[in-house]
Amino acid sequence: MPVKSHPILPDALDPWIARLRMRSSLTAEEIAAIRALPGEFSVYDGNRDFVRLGERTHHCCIVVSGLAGRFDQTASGARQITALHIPGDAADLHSAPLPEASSALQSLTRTTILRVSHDDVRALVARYPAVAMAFWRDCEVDAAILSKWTLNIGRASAKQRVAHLLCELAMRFAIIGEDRDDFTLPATQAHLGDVVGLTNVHINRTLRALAEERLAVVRGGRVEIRDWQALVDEADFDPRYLHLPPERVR
Amino acid sequence: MPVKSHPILPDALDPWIARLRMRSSLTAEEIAAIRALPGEFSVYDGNRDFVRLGERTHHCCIVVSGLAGRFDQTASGARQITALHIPGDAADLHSAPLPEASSALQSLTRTTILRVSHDDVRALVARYPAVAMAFWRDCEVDAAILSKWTLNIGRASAKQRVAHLLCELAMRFAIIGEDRDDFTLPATQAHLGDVVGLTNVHINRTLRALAEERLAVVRGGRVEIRDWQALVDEADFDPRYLHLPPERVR
DNA sequence: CGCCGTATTGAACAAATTCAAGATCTGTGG
DNA sequence: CCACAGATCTTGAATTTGTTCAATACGGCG
Repeated sequence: MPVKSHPILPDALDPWIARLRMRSSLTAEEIAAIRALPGEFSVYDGNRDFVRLGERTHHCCIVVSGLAGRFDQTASGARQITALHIPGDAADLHSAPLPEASSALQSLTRTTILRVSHDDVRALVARYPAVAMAFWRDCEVDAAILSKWTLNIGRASAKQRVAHLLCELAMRFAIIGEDRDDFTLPATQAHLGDVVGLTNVHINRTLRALAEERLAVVRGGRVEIRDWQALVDEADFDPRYLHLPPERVR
Repeated sequence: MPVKSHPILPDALDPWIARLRMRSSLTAEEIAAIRALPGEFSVYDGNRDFVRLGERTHHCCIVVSGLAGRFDQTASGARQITALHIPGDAADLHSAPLPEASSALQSLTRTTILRVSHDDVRALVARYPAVAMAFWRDCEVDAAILSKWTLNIGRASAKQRVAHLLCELAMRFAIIGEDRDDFTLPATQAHLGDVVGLTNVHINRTLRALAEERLAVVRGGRVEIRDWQALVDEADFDPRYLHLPPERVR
């Protein structure tokens, strides 16, 4: 249950459209058609499921503000976050082709979600093939990110995993206008552990090590990158998997 | 360099079409249009890259026979397999919207690949919106599998990881007509380790444990499931993430 | 037969978890 | 403004899990 719901504001889709246009070229008509998608938005406090596991969904959720995660868990209750979504991300655009949620979506902090109905998305992509490709591509970028996370979790050390996550988030936040080297990340240490497959205790120790080595400081929901190049080297971070246009990669 | 290349056989696409039709309803005309896709196929020995890391691709690769994997690796050379593709899988259909390969594709054994050009795929989906949705959905199923692998690698014990992989492969092979409890899996123990994020040594010990407990025996490129229910319980395997039609889930 | 890739085993080691106790922070109500 | 409660963070010690290293065995094939 959201804190409150509103009809859509005319420009609420703009951050997502900006993300789409970064990787797909769309005509003015196509963009207008996306912008005309009806929807409504809801505000959730932290730690609220806005899509439940196994649910059959009828809407795609776009993150307008805040931070959301895709959560899965084992029978014994161990949690794994398989995606983090920042403003401008369509957290479950994939639910348009595949409406059965095979993981939950949850807010990590107070988060505004914009909901667009599958019917409208499907009608739109049926009419505009280029929009279909743009949406499909948008999903594949998230899949490429998950693929890199899998390498990270499966084969990297704790320090490398955390460093890699910080590099990725820094770059993603920079794209939406935050400061790459000093941004807000409203996630607990336990959340970070659930992203990279480590316990909260070990995340704590790893963050301390990164701070002591003056690579990055994570404290109180803020990330300060102290030495970008050293962090990149530690993480073996290569941003190509983010599929950014060349001018966005520094 | 493939061992040999041929023009496409008329029915080479059928296993993939069967996979698509399992989850998407397509008209006779749409199916005929997919089947009419021009392409050609190539045979590779084991351990051959047929898509290299970072390459800009111009074709989608469909696995006709054999076994292929999606490989990524860290700077220090540790490998991680982020997908396994069995006959009927489109290993990189996602390259149609996103042609820059952010991981490599490699044969694990002698494997036949069917190549269909991006241009033809794009023309097809532009003409048939339902085909676009079917292709997008096909990609999302693979993304759902990767998401489950991430949970498995991040949070499950070695025995659970291997058990889960065996359950998934058993089910996927069963769908394409193999015996769920006795199928060929032409992967080495090192390959299995690269899938679940363990060393070859530890995979060896884990397989022995599974055999001693009479859950499953993996030997000489064959998997024999000895106690399906016990294996499912050990793995906490819930096949919903495979998004199979209800009648295919036993 | 002999070769090479694969599989197997043991022992020492390293990394991360678990368990448990405190400390700190944050928001709430008095 | 302060006290309090609950969540989050921090730290240490013991333990577990999986890795590393190294040696040996197997197995299919020329």
